[in-house]
Amino acid sequence: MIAHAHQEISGPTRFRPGGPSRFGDGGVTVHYTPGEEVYAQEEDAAGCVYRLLKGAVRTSHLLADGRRQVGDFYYAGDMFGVETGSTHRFAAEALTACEVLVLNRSASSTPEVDRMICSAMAIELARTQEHMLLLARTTAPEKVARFLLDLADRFNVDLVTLPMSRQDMADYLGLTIETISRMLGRLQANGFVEFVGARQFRICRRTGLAQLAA
Amino acid sequence: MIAHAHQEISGPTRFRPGGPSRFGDGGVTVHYTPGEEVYAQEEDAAGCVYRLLKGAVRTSHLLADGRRQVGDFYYAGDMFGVETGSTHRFAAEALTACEVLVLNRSASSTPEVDRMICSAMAIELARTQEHMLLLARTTAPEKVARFLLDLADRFNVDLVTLPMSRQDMADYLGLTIETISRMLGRLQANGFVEFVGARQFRICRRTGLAQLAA
DNA sequence: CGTGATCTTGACTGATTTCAAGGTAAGTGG
DNA sequence: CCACTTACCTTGAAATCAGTCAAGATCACG
Repeated sequence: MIAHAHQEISGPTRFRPGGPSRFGDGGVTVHYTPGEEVYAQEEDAAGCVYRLLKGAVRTSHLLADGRRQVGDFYYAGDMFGVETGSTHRFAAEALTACEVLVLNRSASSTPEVDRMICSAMAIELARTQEHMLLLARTTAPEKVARFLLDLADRFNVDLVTLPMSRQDMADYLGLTIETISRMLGRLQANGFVEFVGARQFRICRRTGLAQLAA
Repeated sequence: MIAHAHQEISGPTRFRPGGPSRFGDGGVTVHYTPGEEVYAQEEDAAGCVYRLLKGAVRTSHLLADGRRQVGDFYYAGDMFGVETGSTHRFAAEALTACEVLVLNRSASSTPEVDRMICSAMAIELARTQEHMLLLARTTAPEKVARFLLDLADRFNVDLVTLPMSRQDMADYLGLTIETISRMLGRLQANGFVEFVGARQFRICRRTGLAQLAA
């Protein structure tokens, strides 16, 4: 149940001039290296919202006793960091090299931006509710099957690349890395998926997999 | 894991003239009897938001295979039904006799109302995130201890009344009724709480209980 | 090529569920 | 007012799913 806390934080944040943006006051485009923190848990003021332009980001919450819960994974096009209180309850970290558009909330508050943030929050709420159902009401094989299907649907390519580690998947699904590994092995043994190394897979029997995902 | 679906729906909804309200176009006050549905899952358009004036409400999501997840419990003063899509993903039902202020979202859209709804959504998101952590990262005794503590803190009275059944608690915490019953029994045996019947309890050793809740 | 991180696999353990039975409380009709 | 009914709650025994512990394999990187 104990989860290990992340990789080294590598390299300083590099700011870019911030090219043309869709935000009123022009957000700033920032680049992050794998493992780098975008914002910290319960520390950084939740004054900004973020749009991921390239790469993959993970949000996670670390509990006092070392247990970790991954909140969600975000990919190109997603907004993240839309949180409620004065600080972020979840930290955000880059899984891969990332390009992020950062928007200061109060500095660029227009009705349009407000509406966009509100809509992003609604999406976040819907995803969190879905995640809650996944955590509470499903078995390990079901969780893993749904995880792979979701990812495959999201990218809609033959060969899907996993940007996250087994530990990340485990902390997202409320399982251990050993169970993740076993379920993936079983799915492959039964011909539902085919792995190319540990971080790439292909879906072979979609309908069967969807059935497992119930 | 299979959860039984609710009680009979009793009596028709009784509308009241709708006294003075804080909403622009004046919300309507509606009364519900125990077990009655406020809105249905994936069916009723999510065009209204609700403020609970009296009583207790439960939201729940029913899966195809009969499994049920309780989303949250709401008490006097809480807003609920702030959901994202065109329909409600969770149904809402009265646990006790309830008085609810119903506000039509679009009919009374003012900047003030918009802000209120947005803030209610932020609260909902925060609670859902907290609930997610509870479901994923804790053991049965911890879940039950936290549930009782939260409830006691919420009402801040010596003798707390549980408006929900064991099945509701189980479906909220992702456990079975048997486990709920055993954990409650154990908490009482160890002197952390004292029950008066099945639906009322008193906290005896708060610090000890808080420690269990970790 | 070596080193450390990541991933896989096996055997065992334990928490929670499942299955089954019995008890308690509240409401109903006689 | 009491017997009956039904829903709700509790308790025990057995089974199962996922976790823990431990060892080994693979991968990435210097």
